[in-house]
Amino acid sequence: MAQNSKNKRGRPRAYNKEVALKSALEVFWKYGFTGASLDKISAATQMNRPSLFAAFGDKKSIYRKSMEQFNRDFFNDLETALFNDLSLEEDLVNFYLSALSVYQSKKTGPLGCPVICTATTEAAVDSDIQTDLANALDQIDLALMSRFKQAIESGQLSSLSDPEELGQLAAALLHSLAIRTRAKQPIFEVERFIKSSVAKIIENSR
Amino acid sequence: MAQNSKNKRGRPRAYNKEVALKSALEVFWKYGFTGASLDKISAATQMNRPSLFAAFGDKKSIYRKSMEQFNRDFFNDLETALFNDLSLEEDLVNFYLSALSVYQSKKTGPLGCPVICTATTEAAVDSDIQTDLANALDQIDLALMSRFKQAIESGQLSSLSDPEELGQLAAALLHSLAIRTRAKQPIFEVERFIKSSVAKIIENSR
DNA sequence: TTTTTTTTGTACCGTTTCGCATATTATTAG
DNA sequence: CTAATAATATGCGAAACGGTACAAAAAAAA
Repeated sequence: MAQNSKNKRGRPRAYNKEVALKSALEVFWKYGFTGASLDKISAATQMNRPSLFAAFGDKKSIYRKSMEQFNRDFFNDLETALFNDLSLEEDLVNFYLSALSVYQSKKTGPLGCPVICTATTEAAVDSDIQTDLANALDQIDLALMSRFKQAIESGQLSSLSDPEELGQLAAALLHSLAIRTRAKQPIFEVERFIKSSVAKIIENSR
Repeated sequence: MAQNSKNKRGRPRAYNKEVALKSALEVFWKYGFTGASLDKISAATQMNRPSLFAAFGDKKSIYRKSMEQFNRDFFNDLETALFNDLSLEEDLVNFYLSALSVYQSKKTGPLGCPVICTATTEAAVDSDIQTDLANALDQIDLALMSRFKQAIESGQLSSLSDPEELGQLAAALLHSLAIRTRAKQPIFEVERFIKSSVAKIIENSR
Protein backbone atom coordinates (compact mmCIF):
# COMPACT_ATOMS: atom_id res chain seq x y z
CA MET A 1 0.00 0.00 0.00
CA ALA A 2 2.83 2.37 0.57
CA GLN A 3 1.71 5.56 -1.15
CA ASN A 4 4.68 6.65 0.74
CA SER A 5 2.71 9.60 2.01
CA LYS A 6 5.99 11.47 2.38
CA ASN A 7 4.84 13.94 -0.25
CA LYS A 8 4.44 16.44 2.51
CA ARG A 9 5.68 19.95 2.21
CA GLY A 10 7.91 21.07 5.03
CA ARG A 11 10.90 19.71 6.85
CA PRO A 12 10.51 16.00 7.55
CA ARG A 13 10.13 15.05 11.17
CA ALA A 14 13.06 13.36 12.75
CA TYR A 15 11.03 11.22 15.11
CA ASN A 16 8.52 8.41 14.94
CA LYS A 17 5.47 8.96 17.09
CA GLU A 18 5.18 5.41 18.33
CA VAL A 19 8.87 5.13 19.15
CA ALA A 20 8.86 8.49 20.88
CA LEU A 21 5.87 7.57 23.00
CA LYS A 22 7.61 4.40 24.01
CA SER A 23 10.64 6.36 25.13
CA ALA A 24 8.43 8.79 27.03
CA LEU A 25 6.74 5.86 28.70
CA GLU A 26 10.06 4.63 30.06
CA VAL A 27 10.59 7.94 31.80
CA PHE A 28 7.10 8.02 33.31
CA TRP A 29 7.46 4.36 34.24
CA LYS A 30 10.49 5.07 36.35
CA TYR A 31 9.79 8.54 37.74
CA GLY A 32 6.01 8.70 37.83
CA PHE A 33 3.95 11.50 36.34
CA THR A 34 5.06 14.32 38.62
CA GLY A 35 8.63 13.11 38.91
CA ALA A 36 9.13 12.88 35.16
CA SER A 37 10.34 16.23 33.90
CA LEU A 38 9.94 17.36 30.32
CA ASP A 39 13.70 17.68 30.18
CA LYS A 40 14.08 13.98 30.93
CA ILE A 41 11.43 13.10 28.38
CA SER A 42 13.07 15.38 25.89
CA ALA A 43 16.39 13.62 26.39
CA ALA A 44 14.84 10.14 26.19
CA THR A 45 12.91 10.85 23.00
CA GLN A 46 15.64 13.02 21.51
CA MET A 47 12.95 15.54 20.73
CA ASN A 48 13.05 19.20 21.65
CA ARG A 49 10.46 20.45 24.04
CA PRO A 50 8.60 22.44 21.37
CA SER A 51 8.54 19.35 19.14
CA LEU A 52 7.14 17.31 22.01
CA PHE A 53 4.40 19.82 22.52
CA ALA A 54 3.59 20.02 18.82
CA ALA A 55 3.42 16.24 18.56
CA PHE A 56 1.56 15.24 21.70
CA GLY A 57 0.42 18.33 23.58
CA ASP A 58 1.29 19.17 27.15
CA LYS A 59 2.86 16.90 29.72
CA LYS A 60 -0.40 15.30 30.77
CA SER A 61 -1.28 14.51 27.17
CA ILE A 62 2.09 12.87 26.63
CA TYR A 63 1.53 10.81 29.74
CA ARG A 64 -1.95 9.68 28.79
CA LYS A 65 -0.95 8.86 25.22
CA SER A 66 2.07 6.85 26.27
CA MET A 67 -0.01 4.91 28.79
CA GLU A 68 -2.70 4.32 26.21
CA GLN A 69 -0.18 2.85 23.81
CA PHE A 70 1.30 0.68 26.54
CA ASN A 71 -2.12 -0.55 27.55
CA ARG A 72 -3.00 -1.48 24.01
CA ASP A 73 0.13 -3.54 23.45
CA PHE A 74 0.21 -5.04 26.91
CA PHE A 75 -3.42 -6.02 26.86
CA ASN A 76 -2.98 -7.69 23.51
CA ASP A 77 -0.22 -9.86 24.92
CA LEU A 78 -2.30 -10.72 27.95
CA GLU A 79 -5.33 -11.72 25.92
CA THR A 80 -3.23 -13.84 23.63
CA ALA A 81 -1.93 -15.76 26.60
CA LEU A 82 -5.31 -15.97 28.28
CA PHE A 83 -7.29 -17.25 25.33
CA ASN A 84 -4.90 -19.83 24.02
CA ASP A 85 -7.20 -22.86 24.19
CA LEU A 86 -5.11 -24.59 26.80
CA SER A 87 -6.54 -25.63 30.13
CA LEU A 88 -7.86 -22.82 32.29
CA GLU A 89 -5.00 -23.34 34.69
CA GLU A 90 -2.35 -23.18 32.01
CA ASP A 91 -3.87 -20.16 30.33
CA LEU A 92 -4.03 -18.32 33.64
CA VAL A 93 -0.47 -19.11 34.59
CA ASN A 94 0.69 -17.97 31.18
CA PHE A 95 -1.36 -14.82 31.57
CA TYR A 96 0.53 -13.91 34.75
CA LEU A 97 3.89 -14.96 33.40
CA SER A 98 3.30 -12.80 30.37
CA ALA A 99 2.52 -9.83 32.60
CA LEU A 100 5.48 -10.60 34.78
CA SER A 101 7.87 -10.56 31.86
CA VAL A 102 6.80 -6.99 31.18
CA TYR A 103 6.84 -5.96 34.82
CA GLN A 104 10.40 -7.22 35.16
CA SER A 105 11.58 -6.13 31.75
CA LYS A 106 13.55 -3.03 32.67
CA LYS A 107 17.31 -3.41 32.76
CA THR A 108 17.46 -0.70 35.41
CA GLY A 109 15.56 -3.06 37.69
CA PRO A 110 11.99 -4.38 37.78
CA LEU A 111 9.53 -1.49 37.69
CA GLY A 112 6.20 -3.27 37.91
CA CYS A 113 3.22 -1.98 35.94
CA PRO A 114 3.51 1.59 34.63
CA VAL A 115 -0.21 2.16 34.86
CA ILE A 116 -0.87 0.66 38.26
CA CYS A 117 2.32 2.01 39.79
CA THR A 118 2.18 5.59 38.55
CA ALA A 119 -1.41 6.42 37.62
CA THR A 120 -2.60 5.36 41.05
CA THR A 121 -0.72 8.18 42.72
CA GLU A 122 -1.98 10.76 40.25
CA ALA A 123 -5.57 9.52 40.25
CA ALA A 124 -6.34 11.42 43.43
CA VAL A 125 -5.63 14.81 41.92
CA ASP A 126 -6.52 14.31 38.27
CA SER A 127 -9.89 12.98 37.28
CA ASP A 128 -8.86 12.21 33.71
CA ILE A 129 -6.05 9.97 34.86
CA GLN A 130 -8.33 8.52 37.50
CA THR A 131 -10.80 7.57 34.80
CA ASP A 132 -8.06 6.13 32.59
CA LEU A 133 -6.92 3.99 35.49
CA ALA A 134 -10.43 2.82 36.33
CA ASN A 135 -10.98 1.87 32.71
CA ALA A 136 -7.73 -0.07 32.59
CA LEU A 137 -8.71 -1.99 35.70
CA ASP A 138 -12.14 -2.67 34.27
CA GLN A 139 -10.60 -4.04 31.11
CA ILE A 140 -8.56 -6.57 33.07
CA ASP A 141 -11.54 -7.58 35.18
CA LEU A 142 -13.65 -8.11 32.09
CA ALA A 143 -11.09 -10.14 30.19
CA LEU A 144 -10.60 -12.50 33.11
CA MET A 145 -14.31 -12.74 33.72
CA SER A 146 -14.77 -13.64 30.10
CA ARG A 147 -12.17 -16.38 30.38
CA PHE A 148 -13.89 -17.85 33.42
CA LYS A 149 -17.22 -17.70 31.68
CA GLN A 150 -15.71 -19.66 28.85
CA ALA A 151 -14.40 -22.24 31.30
CA ILE A 152 -17.83 -22.60 32.82
CA GLU A 153 -19.47 -23.02 29.44
CA SER A 154 -16.96 -25.63 28.43
CA GLY A 155 -17.58 -27.48 31.66
CA GLN A 156 -14.16 -26.95 33.16
CA LEU A 157 -15.65 -25.01 36.03
CA SER A 158 -18.79 -25.64 38.01
CA SER A 159 -21.78 -23.75 36.70
CA LEU A 160 -22.34 -22.58 40.24
CA SER A 161 -19.23 -20.43 40.26
CA ASP A 162 -19.54 -16.74 39.54
CA PRO A 163 -17.30 -15.54 36.68
CA GLU A 164 -17.40 -11.92 37.78
CA GLU A 165 -16.21 -12.73 41.28
CA LEU A 166 -13.55 -15.05 39.94
CA GLY A 167 -12.38 -12.43 37.48
CA GLN A 168 -12.01 -9.78 40.14
CA LEU A 169 -10.13 -12.13 42.40
CA ALA A 170 -7.82 -13.13 39.57
CA ALA A 171 -7.28 -9.46 38.73
CA ALA A 172 -6.27 -8.84 42.33
CA LEU A 173 -3.37 -11.21 41.76
CA LEU A 174 -2.20 -9.08 38.88
CA HIS A 175 -2.45 -5.89 40.94
CA SER A 176 -0.43 -7.50 43.67
CA LEU A 177 2.17 -8.66 41.19
CA ALA A 178 2.53 -5.15 39.84
CA ILE A 179 3.19 -3.72 43.27
CA ARG A 180 5.38 -6.48 44.65
CA THR A 181 7.60 -6.45 41.61
CA ARG A 182 8.37 -2.78 42.04
CA ALA A 183 8.80 -3.13 45.79
CA LYS A 184 11.37 -5.85 45.25
CA GLN A 185 10.33 -7.92 48.25
CA PRO A 186 13.43 -9.97 49.02
CA ILE A 187 11.81 -13.15 50.26
CA PHE A 188 8.99 -13.24 47.74
CA GLU A 189 8.98 -16.13 45.27
CA VAL A 190 6.95 -14.94 42.32
CA GLU A 191 6.41 -18.09 40.39
CA ARG A 192 5.39 -20.09 43.37
CA PHE A 193 2.97 -17.31 44.23
CA ILE A 194 1.45 -17.41 40.76
CA LYS A 195 1.11 -21.16 40.52
CA SER A 196 -0.22 -21.76 43.99
CA SER A 197 -2.68 -18.88 43.75
CA VAL A 198 -4.04 -19.98 40.41
CA ALA A 199 -4.45 -23.46 41.78
CA LYS A 200 -6.36 -22.16 44.77
CA ILE A 201 -8.66 -20.00 42.69
CA ILE A 202 -9.57 -22.81 40.35
CA GLU A 203 -9.51 -25.72 42.74
CA ASN A 204 -12.60 -24.81 44.65
CA SER A 205 -14.70 -24.09 41.59
CA ARG A 206 -14.36 -27.46 39.93
CA MET B 1 4.39 9.64 85.25
CA ALA B 2 3.78 13.25 84.64
CA GLN B 3 7.01 14.95 85.64
CA ASN B 4 5.52 17.33 83.29
CA SER B 5 8.82 17.54 81.47
CA LYS B 6 7.89 21.04 80.43
CA ASN B 7 10.77 22.35 82.49
CA LYS B 8 12.50 23.07 79.23
CA ARG B 9 14.30 26.26 78.65
CA GLY B 10 13.30 28.07 75.50
CA ARG B 11 10.09 28.97 73.79
CA PRO B 12 7.58 26.12 73.98
CA ARG B 13 6.77 24.43 70.73
CA ALA B 14 3.37 25.21 69.31
CA TYR B 15 2.91 21.84 67.66
CA ASN B 16 2.52 18.22 68.65
CA LYS B 17 4.76 15.86 66.73
CA GLU B 18 2.22 13.11 66.33
CA VAL B 19 -0.55 15.48 65.25
CA ALA B 20 1.77 17.24 62.84
CA LEU B 21 2.89 13.99 61.25
CA LYS B 22 -0.73 13.03 60.80
CA SER B 23 -1.42 16.28 58.98
CA ALA B 24 1.64 15.80 56.84
CA LEU B 25 0.45 12.31 56.00
CA GLU B 26 -2.80 13.68 54.63
CA VAL B 27 -0.89 15.81 52.16
CA PHE B 28 1.34 12.96 51.00
CA TRP B 29 -1.68 10.69 50.87
CA LYS B 30 -3.40 12.92 48.38
CA TYR B 31 -0.52 14.33 46.33
CA GLY B 32 2.12 11.61 46.58
CA PHE B 33 5.70 12.20 47.61
CA THR B 34 6.82 14.32 44.68
CA GLY B 35 3.52 16.14 44.32
CA ALA B 36 3.39 17.18 47.95
CA SER B 37 5.19 20.48 48.36
CA LEU B 38 6.64 21.65 51.65
CA ASP B 39 4.38 24.68 51.38
CA LYS B 40 1.31 22.43 51.38
CA ILE B 41 2.68 20.46 54.30
CA SER B 42 3.51 23.67 56.08
CA ALA B 43 -0.05 24.89 55.65
CA ALA B 44 -1.56 21.58 56.74
CA THR B 45 0.56 21.28 59.86
CA GLN B 46 0.50 25.00 60.59
CA MET B 47 4.22 24.80 61.05
CA ASN B 48 6.76 27.00 59.34
CA ARG B 49 9.19 25.35 57.02
CA PRO B 50 12.16 25.83 59.33
CA SER B 51 10.14 24.32 62.18
CA LEU B 52 9.29 21.37 59.97
CA PHE B 53 12.93 20.88 59.19
CA ALA B 54 13.97 21.17 62.81
CA ALA B 55 11.34 18.69 63.90
CA PHE B 56 11.52 16.01 61.24
CA GLY B 57 14.37 16.74 58.85
CA ASP B 58 14.06 17.15 55.11
CA LYS B 59 11.07 16.27 52.94
CA LYS B 60 11.97 12.64 52.60
CA SER B 61 12.34 12.25 56.36
CA ILE B 62 8.94 13.81 56.92
CA TYR B 63 7.50 11.41 54.40
CA ARG B 64 9.07 8.33 55.91
CA LYS B 65 8.15 9.30 59.45
CA SER B 66 4.55 10.02 58.59
CA MET B 67 4.26 6.71 56.75
CA GLU B 68 5.87 4.92 59.65
CA GLN B 69 3.34 6.36 62.05
CA PHE B 70 0.49 5.47 59.75
CA ASN B 71 1.77 1.94 59.37
CA ARG B 72 2.03 1.46 63.08
CA ASP B 73 -1.53 2.59 63.78
CA PHE B 74 -3.03 0.95 60.75
CA PHE B 75 -1.32 -2.34 61.36
CA ASN B 76 -2.51 -2.35 64.93
CA ASP B 77 -6.10 -2.02 63.78
CA LEU B 78 -5.65 -4.77 61.22
CA GLU B 79 -4.16 -7.19 63.72
CA THR B 80 -6.89 -6.49 66.20
CA ALA B 81 -9.47 -7.41 63.62
CA LEU B 82 -7.53 -10.41 62.35
CA PHE B 83 -6.86 -12.04 65.71
CA ASN B 84 -10.23 -11.64 67.30
CA ASP B 85 -10.93 -15.30 68.03
CA LEU B 86 -13.86 -15.44 65.69
CA SER B 87 -13.99 -17.91 62.84
CA LEU B 88 -11.26 -17.55 60.24
CA GLU B 89 -13.79 -16.30 57.75
CA GLU B 90 -15.19 -13.66 60.06
CA ASP B 91 -11.78 -12.48 61.16
CA LEU B 92 -10.64 -12.14 57.57
CA VAL B 93 -13.71 -10.24 56.46
CA ASN B 94 -13.30 -7.90 59.42
CA PHE B 95 -9.65 -7.48 58.53
CA TYR B 96 -10.56 -6.22 55.06
CA LEU B 97 -13.45 -4.12 56.27
CA SER B 98 -11.16 -2.50 58.79
CA ALA B 99 -8.68 -1.66 56.06
CA LEU B 100 -11.44 -0.45 53.81
CA SER B 101 -12.72 1.97 56.42
CA VAL B 102 -9.30 3.62 56.38
CA TYR B 103 -8.95 3.52 52.61
CA GLN B 104 -12.28 5.25 52.22
CA SER B 105 -11.92 7.58 55.15
CA LYS B 106 -11.04 10.81 53.39
CA LYS B 107 -13.85 13.30 53.01
CA THR B 108 -12.21 14.57 49.83
CA GLY B 109 -12.91 11.16 48.34
CA PRO B 110 -11.52 7.66 48.89
CA LEU B 111 -7.74 7.72 48.59
CA GLY B 112 -6.81 4.09 49.10
CA CYS B 113 -3.71 3.15 51.02
CA PRO B 114 -1.13 5.92 51.48
CA VAL B 115 1.76 3.49 51.49
CA ILE B 116 0.75 1.31 48.57
CA CYS B 117 -0.54 4.19 46.49
CA THR B 118 2.31 6.64 46.92
CA ALA B 119 5.42 4.72 47.99
CA THR B 120 5.09 2.42 45.02
CA THR B 121 5.76 5.24 42.60
CA GLU B 122 8.74 6.50 44.56
CA ALA B 123 10.23 3.06 45.18
CA ALA B 124 11.82 3.01 41.74
CA VAL B 125 14.00 6.03 42.40
CA ASP B 126 14.58 5.87 46.14
CA SER B 127 15.98 2.74 47.72
CA ASP B 128 15.05 3.79 51.26
CA ILE B 129 11.42 4.17 50.35
CA GLN B 130 11.62 0.99 48.32
CA THR B 131 12.84 -0.85 51.39
CA ASP B 132 10.17 0.72 53.59
CA LEU B 133 7.54 -0.44 51.13
CA ALA B 134 8.94 -3.94 50.92
CA ASN B 135 8.96 -4.17 54.70
CA ALA B 136 5.37 -2.98 54.93
CA LEU B 137 4.30 -5.61 52.41
CA ASP B 138 6.23 -8.26 54.29
CA GLN B 139 4.51 -7.30 57.50
CA ILE B 140 1.09 -7.86 55.97
CA ASP B 141 2.13 -11.15 54.43
CA LEU B 142 3.47 -12.36 57.75
CA ALA B 143 0.44 -11.36 59.79
CA LEU B 144 -1.91 -13.15 57.43
CA MET B 145 0.33 -16.17 57.26
CA SER B 146 0.33 -16.29 61.01
CA ARG B 147 -3.44 -16.19 61.09
CA PHE B 148 -3.68 -19.06 58.63
CA LYS B 149 -1.16 -21.02 60.63
CA GLN B 150 -3.33 -20.53 63.67
CA ALA B 151 -6.36 -21.78 61.74
CA ILE B 152 -4.47 -24.87 60.67
CA GLU B 153 -3.36 -25.60 64.20
CA SER B 154 -6.86 -25.19 65.53
CA GLY B 155 -8.11 -27.55 62.87
CA GLN B 156 -10.17 -25.02 60.95
CA LEU B 157 -8.02 -25.51 57.89
CA SER B 158 -6.58 -28.66 56.43
CA SER B 159 -3.06 -29.37 57.58
CA LEU B 160 -2.17 -29.80 53.92
CA SER B 161 -2.68 -26.16 53.12
CA ASP B 162 0.31 -23.86 53.03
CA PRO B 163 -0.04 -20.81 55.31
CA GLU B 164 2.60 -18.81 53.45
CA GLU B 165 0.87 -19.22 50.11
CA LEU B 166 -2.49 -18.46 51.66
CA GLY B 167 -1.10 -15.36 53.35
CA GLN B 168 0.34 -13.99 50.15
CA LEU B 169 -2.87 -14.60 48.29
CA ALA B 170 -4.88 -12.91 51.02
CA ALA B 171 -2.46 -9.98 50.98
CA ALA B 172 -3.03 -9.63 47.25
CA LEU B 173 -6.65 -8.89 48.03
CA LEU B 174 -5.58 -6.03 50.25
CA HIS B 175 -3.27 -4.63 47.57
CA SER B 176 -6.08 -4.77 45.07
CA LEU B 177 -8.43 -3.07 47.49
CA ALA B 178 -5.94 -0.25 48.00
CA ILE B 179 -5.68 0.41 44.28
CA ARG B 180 -9.31 -0.05 43.34
CA THR B 181 -10.46 2.27 46.06
CA ARG B 182 -8.32 5.10 44.76
CA ALA B 183 -9.22 4.37 41.15
CA LYS B 184 -12.93 4.64 42.01
CA GLN B 185 -14.02 1.89 39.66
CA PRO B 186 -17.69 2.69 39.05
CA ILE B 187 -19.06 -0.80 38.71
CA PHE B 188 -17.00 -2.39 41.45
CA GLU B 189 -18.89 -3.70 44.50
CA VAL B 190 -16.35 -3.79 47.31
CA GLU B 191 -18.14 -5.79 49.93
CA ARG B 192 -19.22 -8.48 47.57
CA PHE B 193 -15.64 -8.66 46.36
CA ILE B 194 -14.36 -9.09 49.91
CA LYS B 195 -16.86 -11.68 50.99
CA SER B 196 -16.77 -13.80 47.89
CA SER B 197 -12.98 -13.73 47.73
CA VAL B 198 -12.53 -14.68 51.35
CA ALA B 199 -14.96 -17.51 50.84
CA LYS B 200 -13.03 -18.76 47.82
CA ILE B 201 -9.68 -18.62 49.61
CA ILE B 202 -10.92 -20.56 52.59
CA GLU B 203 -13.35 -22.90 50.92
CA ASN B 204 -10.81 -25.04 49.18
CA SER B 205 -8.56 -25.46 52.19
CA ARG B 206 -11.11 -26.96 54.51
C1' DT C 1 16.04 30.18 -7.70
C1' DT C 2 12.62 31.90 -4.95
C1' DT C 3 8.69 31.13 -2.10
C1' DT C 4 6.01 28.42 0.96
C1' DT C 5 5.53 25.06 4.43
C1' DT C 6 6.78 22.29 8.32
C1' DT C 7 9.88 20.89 11.68
C1' DT C 8 13.97 21.68 14.57
C1' DG C 9 16.95 24.32 17.76
C1' DT C 10 17.96 28.13 21.06
C1' DA C 11 16.73 30.83 24.47
C1' DC C 12 13.79 32.82 27.64
C1' DC C 13 9.75 33.84 30.95
C1' DG C 14 7.20 33.49 35.07
C1' DT C 15 6.38 30.21 38.76
C1' DT C 16 7.35 26.91 42.05
C1' DT C 17 10.50 24.10 44.37
C1' DC C 18 13.50 23.02 48.64
C1' DG C 19 16.59 24.37 51.93
C1' DC C 20 18.58 27.81 54.91
C1' DA C 21 20.19 32.39 56.97
C1' DT C 22 18.56 35.67 59.87
C1' DA C 23 15.53 38.13 63.00
C1' DT C 24 11.96 37.84 66.41
C1' DT C 25 9.38 35.94 70.23
C1' DA C 26 8.46 33.27 74.37
C1' DT C 27 10.03 30.82 78.15
C1' DT C 28 13.38 29.46 82.09
C1' DA C 29 17.64 30.21 84.94
C1' DG C 30 20.26 33.18 87.53
C1' DC D 1 15.55 42.52 85.64
C1' DT D 2 18.90 40.41 82.71
C1' DA D 3 20.99 36.62 80.26
C1' DA D 4 20.53 32.26 78.07
C1' DT D 5 17.85 29.09 75.51
C1' DA D 6 14.74 27.20 72.13
C1' DA D 7 11.24 27.79 69.55
C1' DT D 8 8.63 30.69 65.65
C1' DA D 9 8.39 33.96 61.69
C1' DT D 10 10.17 36.36 57.57
C1' DG D 11 12.28 36.11 53.59
C1' DC D 12 16.05 35.03 50.41
C1' DG D 13 18.44 32.34 46.72
C1' DA D 14 19.86 28.93 43.52
C1' DA D 15 17.82 25.48 40.85
C1' DA D 16 14.22 23.13 38.38
C1' DC D 17 9.79 23.31 36.50
C1' DG D 18 6.32 23.65 32.33
C1' DG D 19 5.36 26.19 28.51
C1' DT D 20 6.38 29.28 24.53
C1' DA D 21 8.42 33.00 21.29
C1' DC D 22 11.36 33.22 17.72
C1' DA D 23 14.97 32.13 14.55
C1' DA D 24 17.32 28.55 11.74
C1' DA D 25 16.94 24.55 8.76
C1' DA D 26 15.11 21.25 5.47
C1' DA D 27 12.00 19.84 2.29
C1' DA D 28 8.35 20.60 -1.69
C1' DA D 29 6.00 23.86 -4.90
C1' DA D 30 6.23 27.50 -8.17
